Amino acid sequence: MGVTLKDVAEKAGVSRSAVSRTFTAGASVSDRTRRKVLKAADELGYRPNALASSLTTGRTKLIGLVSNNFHNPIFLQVFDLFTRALQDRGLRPLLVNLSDETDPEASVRMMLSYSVDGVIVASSTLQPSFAKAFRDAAIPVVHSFGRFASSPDVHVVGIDNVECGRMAARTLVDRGYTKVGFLGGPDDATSTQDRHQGFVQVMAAHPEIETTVSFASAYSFDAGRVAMTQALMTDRAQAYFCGDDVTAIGALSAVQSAGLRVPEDVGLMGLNDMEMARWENINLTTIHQPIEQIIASSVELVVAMLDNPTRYPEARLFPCRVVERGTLPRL
Amino acid sequence: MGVTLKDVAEKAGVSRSAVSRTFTAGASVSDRTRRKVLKAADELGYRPNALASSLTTGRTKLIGLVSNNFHNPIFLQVFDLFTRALQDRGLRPLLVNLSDETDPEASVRMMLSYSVDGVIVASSTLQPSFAKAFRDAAIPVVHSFGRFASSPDVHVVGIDNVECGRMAARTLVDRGYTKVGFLGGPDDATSTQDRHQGFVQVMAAHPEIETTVSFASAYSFDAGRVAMTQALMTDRAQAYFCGDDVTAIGALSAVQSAGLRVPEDVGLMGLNDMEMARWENINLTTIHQPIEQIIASSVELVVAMLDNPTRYPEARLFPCRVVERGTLPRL
DNA sequence: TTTATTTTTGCAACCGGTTGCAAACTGGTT
DNA sequence: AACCAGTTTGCAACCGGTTGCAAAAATAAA
Repeated sequence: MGVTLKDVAEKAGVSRSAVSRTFTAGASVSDRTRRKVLKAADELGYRPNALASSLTTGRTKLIGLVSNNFHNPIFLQVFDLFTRALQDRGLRPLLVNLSDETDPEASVRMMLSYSVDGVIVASSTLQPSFAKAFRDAAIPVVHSFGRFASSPDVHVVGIDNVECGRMAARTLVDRGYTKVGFLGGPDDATSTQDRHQGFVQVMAAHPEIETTVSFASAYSFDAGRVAMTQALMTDRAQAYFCGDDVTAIGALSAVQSAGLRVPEDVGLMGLNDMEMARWENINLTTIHQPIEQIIASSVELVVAMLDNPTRYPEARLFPCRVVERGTLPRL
Repeated sequence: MGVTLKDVAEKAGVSRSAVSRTFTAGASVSDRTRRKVLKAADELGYRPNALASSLTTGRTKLIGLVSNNFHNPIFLQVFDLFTRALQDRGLRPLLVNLSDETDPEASVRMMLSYSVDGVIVASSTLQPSFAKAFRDAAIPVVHSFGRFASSPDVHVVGIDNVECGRMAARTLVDRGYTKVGFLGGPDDATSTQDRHQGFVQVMAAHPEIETTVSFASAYSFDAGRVAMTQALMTDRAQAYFCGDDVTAIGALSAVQSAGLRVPEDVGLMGLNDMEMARWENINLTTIHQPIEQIIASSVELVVAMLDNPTRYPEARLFPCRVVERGTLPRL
């Protein structure tokens, strides 16, 4: 159906190689033939077939963008930033939704059969088999928002969740709360585990402060609401460090439904600093996660690995900071 | 690097065609050779190269999923549903972010050069040049959430926005409000224009009811908040039909910031019925847009067009309904 | 067993490009 | 005019598959 190299070559009266070369950056073609070719190509409406060329060059410029997180609003921002960053570098995101129903093995097979040049996994957890399959195929993998490990077996870009847990605990301590709560995300998420670890680390040094711990079943509004409702019914703390912003918003809703006020009766602190946290009717004090930097760095890293797929794995961590808003006043 | 057809053929002691045929559904191979081939393929870890085969079959199973809407939380759900629906049918979404900075022509060229089998545009507006480029290339295009037109020039799946405007107006009238407002989305969006048209159509039949009209600069929290702040300062209505849910939430925030209460002082109505509208601290009365159906139908349609790209264009519309929550009581 | 029919198989060309290599041009020196 | 180095060009093989076609093998009918 489409116009091919051959058509252009015939029309321009040159060889197919000449046409190919005019469309390959840095190939040797004289100005005269280049002009002839471009003219013919233009008249015919020729577009090089990226997939055919990938066959010989071994590069598809496709990047698998894998996530299982299609419910947390922050991920819309994540997709926005990723797609733009990739597009800016001439790479194409092949979006893979790794929901519970989809077989991870099948996803891997699919990406291999499409010869993706690299894979970015944007989710807090990553099954080892995933990483292994791509390593075997010498395909770069970057785990964005992944778990920090001092000796990672796959490239990780993200934050130090343990340190975030510490930061949250220190903030609560500094503000003078004497009974605080860790209301984490799902306890099977490594991010939750790490934040929890950091949190209790700091609290252990403050035996005078009472600490409660509970977990929401997911990083979601509903789970946050349920967990907070539960927490309010048992022994309520003065302030809670929540799993993330959306959990915190769920918690906020639970507090209000219980006839209590934020922050007068219950203080709240989130994590992520998603756009919604700035909304005036939420105005959430939270820990800012530098997602722009994480994403820019992830893309940079995957691009660097294109030329060197077996590059020694590293963990790139970005510092977080507390963003002061209205839900966690100094006592 | 990878294991190829040839490797498997040699190992299995058969021709390359035989191998190809065992991996092509409905091809003629005897059980005996099929088994030999599968065994060899398994031992070698062979994966057919989807892109190489696309060269001869003319099918890539890639579907361009285009959107410019990476800020409205409802689109996360849209992407979730699209990716899953496509994956379920063995199609792969190539995500294209058509933000303001990206050149639409370049996006079209890109998709053509990757030989996408079809394109789904998920956004309220679609430039005609886009549709034309793909029609010229005989590539199916479906415009999801697009404008209804009685004679569409491209396949459209969505809702009847004019009717939604009418429905909103009727609801406000029924509930006994005597001064109502249309607080639309951006007035250059066709969806806004259509809803506005339907709204005033109905209100024209009720001269006893005072009607104000204003527009937010975008379908976003901030724009909704700004527009509502403005509306409150001029002549405030008893209830507003907002551009969409996220605009309505912005408006809600503005009302609260102004020291007024929802719904006692100001009634609000959104459109979309996104997850957040159910959140207890929002609890928005809204018009439900059946996005699951719209997406399922869009994918169905694009699949049907794979076999018949020049299929006569149609508009598939799904009915909306008012979802009763807490922001728009009967007066 | 022979013949007719159906199924399976391999050959070879092709899909739309890329690229190593040697031949054909350039232009500049001597 | 002869020689040389540097460019430009086309040939032909290749990337990893698919497929029409005719030959070969298997099965059914006579």
